[in-house]
Amino acid sequence: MNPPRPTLPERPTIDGLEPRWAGRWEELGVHRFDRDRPREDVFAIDTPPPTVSGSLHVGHVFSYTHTDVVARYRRMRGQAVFYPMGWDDNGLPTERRVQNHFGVRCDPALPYDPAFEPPEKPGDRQIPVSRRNFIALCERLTETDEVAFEELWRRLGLSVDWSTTYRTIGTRARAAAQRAFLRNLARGEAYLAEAPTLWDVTFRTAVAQAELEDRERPAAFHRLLFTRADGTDLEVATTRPELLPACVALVAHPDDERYRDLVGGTARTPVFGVEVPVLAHRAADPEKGTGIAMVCTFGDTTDVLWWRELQLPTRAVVGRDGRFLPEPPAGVDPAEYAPLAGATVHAAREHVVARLREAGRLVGEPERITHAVKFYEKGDRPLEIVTTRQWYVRNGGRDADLREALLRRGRELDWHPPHMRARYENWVEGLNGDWLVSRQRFFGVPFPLWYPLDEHGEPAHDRPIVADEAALPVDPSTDAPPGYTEAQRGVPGGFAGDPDVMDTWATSSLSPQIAGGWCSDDDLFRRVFPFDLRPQAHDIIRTWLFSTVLRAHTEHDTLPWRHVAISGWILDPDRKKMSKSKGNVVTPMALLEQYGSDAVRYWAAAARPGTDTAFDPGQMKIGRRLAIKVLNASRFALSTGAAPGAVTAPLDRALLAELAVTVDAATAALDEFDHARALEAVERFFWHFCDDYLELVKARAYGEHGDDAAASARAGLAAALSVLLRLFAPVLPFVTEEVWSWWQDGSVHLAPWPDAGELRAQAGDPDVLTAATDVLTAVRRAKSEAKVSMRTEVGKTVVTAPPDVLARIALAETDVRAAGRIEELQLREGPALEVQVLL
RNA sequence: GGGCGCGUAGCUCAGCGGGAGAGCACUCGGUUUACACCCGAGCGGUCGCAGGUUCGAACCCUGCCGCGCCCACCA
Repeated sequence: MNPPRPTLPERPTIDGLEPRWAGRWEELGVHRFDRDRPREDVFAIDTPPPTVSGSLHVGHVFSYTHTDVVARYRRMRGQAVFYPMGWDDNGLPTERRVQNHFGVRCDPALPYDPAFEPPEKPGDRQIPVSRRNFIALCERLTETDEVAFEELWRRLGLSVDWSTTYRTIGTRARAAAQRAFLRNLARGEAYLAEAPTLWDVTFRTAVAQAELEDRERPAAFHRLLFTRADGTDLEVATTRPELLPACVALVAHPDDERYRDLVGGTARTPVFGVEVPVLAHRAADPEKGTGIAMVCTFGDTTDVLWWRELQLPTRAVVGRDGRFLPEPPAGVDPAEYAPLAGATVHAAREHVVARLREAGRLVGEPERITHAVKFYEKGDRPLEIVTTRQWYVRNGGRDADLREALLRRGRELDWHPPHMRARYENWVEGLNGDWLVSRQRFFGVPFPLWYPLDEHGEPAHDRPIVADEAALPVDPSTDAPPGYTEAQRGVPGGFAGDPDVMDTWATSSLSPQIAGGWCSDDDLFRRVFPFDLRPQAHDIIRTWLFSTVLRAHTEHDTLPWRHVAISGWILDPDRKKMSKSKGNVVTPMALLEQYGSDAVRYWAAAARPGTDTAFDPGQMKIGRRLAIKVLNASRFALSTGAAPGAVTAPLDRALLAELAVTVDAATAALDEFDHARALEAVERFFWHFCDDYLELVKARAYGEHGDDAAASARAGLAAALSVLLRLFAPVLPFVTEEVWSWWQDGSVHLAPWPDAGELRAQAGDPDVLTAATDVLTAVRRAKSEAKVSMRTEVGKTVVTAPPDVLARIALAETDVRAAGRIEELQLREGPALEVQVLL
């Protein structure tokens, strides 16, 4: 009985597959998470939420494809894959975008206006709105961005369950961030402190260690003359002469002979005439400048160290706006300070240097240098250090036990590739303080806190009023705290809301909890948490990865996930990180349209995990060629009447043996998250299948050598094709699904992952195929050298080989003769394989 | 200054103790009824340099050179 022949397209094409199959997958719920499955059957992915106020570039396509390959593989392995998508619409980028788009600005002091509607066109002046109104506008705008993102992801073929999405500014995320903070607070892990803080003067907010980056900037060493107690000059070098009025001490190394006599005494600052102590500290470097440093409050983090350890007074001069404070610090000559009041740092420097020169207290000319200066990663002016009150969360930066525990978590986690763990350890070991989580911004998750006001209307910061967990999320700028009414806001004896918002990572660090339904869907949470996989890029190990580990460690006493897969970056052909501007020139959608999604996925999947990779359209062309080849080869195999059955011919059984090896290799690689190695193995086999096996069995499958011989070939083709399509399915979801639909029921993406054991049950000696291929290759070479067509008939071919090889060739003789168009094949014993083609 | 990774064919990269590989590019050939978005064949490399271990090293060890990244320092 012959099974019905599948309907095969006349000229198959990969164009247009994406919308058709993406739509079908959604209709059929192919990617739907089955939440009834027990935890051990679940594979949960903590998908990175892309920033929706930016645009997606090829780097996103690259790394999200890696994750999708894993998701599809796990699904075929029979696991219930929890693969949600988050949108990161929280933070500064969205704040700026919403301001510009609607012409508004957030003023947390304003009351919520439920009737507020933004103007149709943004006006010249930004309209101030309450935080709650601002968040509503953000949600509205980002919704449209998210539609465009989703469309791209669907076209790329991400097998996300689109019924499980979340937003980092959404209600669940705000509630989770606030709940986690309140629990940090309750356990003593969060605390409020007034301390010197790295401060961005443009955004007027504190920033955390994790958000810093160094930039090389021009600067100049100025050599200043202080006056010793005995009236003689003391030369001190500084790159920040404008901070002279903030000088609180001079510091030299305890072993530095030059200053030993000075230590313990005092010196007087030039121009401003302040007497400051001269002290010794090991952090002073005798090699730098003149070996004695001017300590200011605060020029850099070393100043903070000295200020703290030597218990120095504070003479602050730079304000939160980056300008000099209106009043001089204690002890500073008011007349000399007066011209500095309100000045920018730059103007103040010019003025102070001019005064030093006039006073004869500047030695020579400033020496130009370049040195690294700390910047907020999103900022464009150097950070200042100002004293402010901030919330901190303990992260091991000041606590050896916690640090050690977090290092242990890092070792407990499975890193792919393994060397990326070093980044984590490097970071944890280098932490120099707790996590500063408060930001003096408007848009973000507010602290769920209020402070009681005393009879003078002053807030009692040491007695915060916390929100009820059941009421979360709250906005203390518009909600009244428990036990108070809105009328008591801002009045003596009443309350004031905490004005700050949390660091964006304070929300993002909870992505598994947010996506997994922590405290909102306990049943779901039990089935997915801790997650199995966190995919992410290496540049945010210190932020996202670290803070997520920290949060899970303190809240759940566990890792947030078992594995982390670190993806590389996409580099320009000139080996620089692909910049956004360049990335936008080639939009991901245009690439998908030009080459096809499978082809672009191929390019991504072919890159080694964790390796920075060149943007290479050449690889996409190869991927496109592969996808088309899958169509054509499948159509051809099926056109012969390929159908399941007994595989009996030695050549066909050899193919299955090789295929089993390929299945093992692909499976092992994917178990290790190595999509590239898996793809390489499958691809190599596939081209061998097309170039050699298909050519060898073509005639037999057509029935030219009898029905029994044909049946084995057709069975071999069907078995091989079925396995190949499934092996390719995670990387090439569209073309494999298309071919699958020609002859199989259901989705290839829900078909079981191939089983090497089943193949081996029908497999034979793989060397039969190798031997047959070797002879065929030799015949082709002969024809090439003779510059004749491959169809040229060969009268006689003499194969010399050891007996075992001859025996294998004999088992495939019919196929070898047909493929090589050889009339007569003579087999002779000899030491090594040699093929003589008599044309 | 500390750490991690990488230097293999013109290009992009795989291989990481026993035959130096793939794709692209290049050359030559082929109107092959699965595929011209094709097929076949070929050319091309003292595996960064120098030592060492080993019967044997692209692969292990040491040092050096170059590139990239992370962290630290920032008078």
